[in-house]
Amino acid sequence: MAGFNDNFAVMGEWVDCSTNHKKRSKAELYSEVSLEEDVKNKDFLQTNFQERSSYSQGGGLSERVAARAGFKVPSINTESSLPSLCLNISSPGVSPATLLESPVFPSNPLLSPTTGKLSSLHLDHEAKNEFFDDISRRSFDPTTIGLEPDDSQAYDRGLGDSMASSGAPEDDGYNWRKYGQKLVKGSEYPRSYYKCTHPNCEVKKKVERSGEGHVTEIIYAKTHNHPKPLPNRRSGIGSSGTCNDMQIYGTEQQDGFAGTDENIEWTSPVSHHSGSMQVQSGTQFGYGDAAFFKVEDEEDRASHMSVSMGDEREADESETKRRSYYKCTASGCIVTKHVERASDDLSSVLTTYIGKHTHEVPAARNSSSHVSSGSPGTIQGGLATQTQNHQVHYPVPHSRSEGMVTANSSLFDFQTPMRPPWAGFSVYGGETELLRLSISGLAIGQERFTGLPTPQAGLTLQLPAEPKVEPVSQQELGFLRSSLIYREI
DNA sequence: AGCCTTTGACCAGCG
DNA sequence: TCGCTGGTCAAAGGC
Repeated sequence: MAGFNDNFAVMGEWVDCSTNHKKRSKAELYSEVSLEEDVKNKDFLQTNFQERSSYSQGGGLSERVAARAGFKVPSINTESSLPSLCLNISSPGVSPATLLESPVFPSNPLLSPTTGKLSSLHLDHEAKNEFFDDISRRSFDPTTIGLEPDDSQAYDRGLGDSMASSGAPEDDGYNWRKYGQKLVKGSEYPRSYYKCTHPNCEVKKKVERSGEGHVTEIIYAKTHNHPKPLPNRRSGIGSSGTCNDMQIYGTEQQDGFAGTDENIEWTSPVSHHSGSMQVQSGTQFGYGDAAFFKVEDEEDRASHMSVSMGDEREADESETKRRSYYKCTASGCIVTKHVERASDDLSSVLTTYIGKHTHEVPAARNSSSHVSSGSPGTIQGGLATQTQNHQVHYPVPHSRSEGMVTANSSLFDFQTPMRPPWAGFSVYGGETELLRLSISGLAIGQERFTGLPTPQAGLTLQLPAEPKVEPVSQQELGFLRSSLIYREI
């Protein structure tokens, strides 16, 4: 596979939003569990979060995680007999929490939760801890950001795996009391029933999990009529200290790397479908959208593969999407993007950038020219404050479930103004066709994370063409929080 | 003592 | 009506 003969990996460290070791361990666990790979090839890319040394003790992540978690750490591998490249995320260990904390769910620890302004990238450790502490206290209460009951559920589903190894209810910020367990037909493992322990709160949830204890499904009933309890009241492993619990306030910054002043204050109303959280920004994530012109609209009905939360389930979820293609207008620049939204909800937008700008960012434009409150950008996973989805998408033929793995470099955007125009990696298609790589179906609203019916379940990515990987420095990738490792078949 | 989980029994809906 | 199934209750025990 020319141009892609070698393995490549984009690895990163996870921004630690926790404030104590206990929380850290959990976050670390999930991050490591999901993304470890035996990168043996010369061409893998690796990036290290600047504080890596604070947490990483070296040694194989798999081993460490396995030792901690008590189960085998799955790896992202690309085994497939298909002639195309496949990314197979074997399911059990690829927890939703992992995914949520992956760049696919761009959280933005560098956004000030109070002002929405960007925080300096070069915070000292203490400052960062304080910052994350602050974030932690701003526990994510679906009701505070306009979540409807379904959204709340969706949110929680997204965190469903957080209890996987503890046996405790997933730490979604609320307190739950288990009141029943039953083996339901068609399920190999029992379903647990929980009630919210808050007085007069009638919220219940059903939790199903796999043999390893990974939550495979969480179904909520009703909605909380109270705020989330304070984190320190709770004895469990506190997810409230994770990035996931960030309340969504922030400022979106255009990806004009020169530090344009096109910041838009936004909050995060949440879409009413699939639990996808939307950031009401409407700004395009790119290089100043004036630099793009629409080249094509496309409407497709794609069946989205998603990631199994532990069980092998076939995704049959489909949706009609409308995708517009834009091309950078700069001379010689090949960057394209496409502004994707569900046909039934034009407010849900996923922007994907492909390519690397070869020119300086255009002069700052009047932000109002491309700020549309009615067209918020979607943050899949809903827990993130970032809105800059620099994503590289690889399409999967529509004849199959469309597995999309998003390599998201969103965190780079907060390195402005020092960030290069396209910090991160770029993946190009063959000679003519740009490839798209994304992870889809990872939104919090997913009741199930299912994958193609591969033996490993989980997520399989097919690359119909041969991408070319453009290496970037570790520094550039410094804030990429997860690792995606692709290995040639 | 209080809160939690466990677990068998009970109840309701449905075909 | 009966059987199946999912959901809930509540006693018992643990922490």
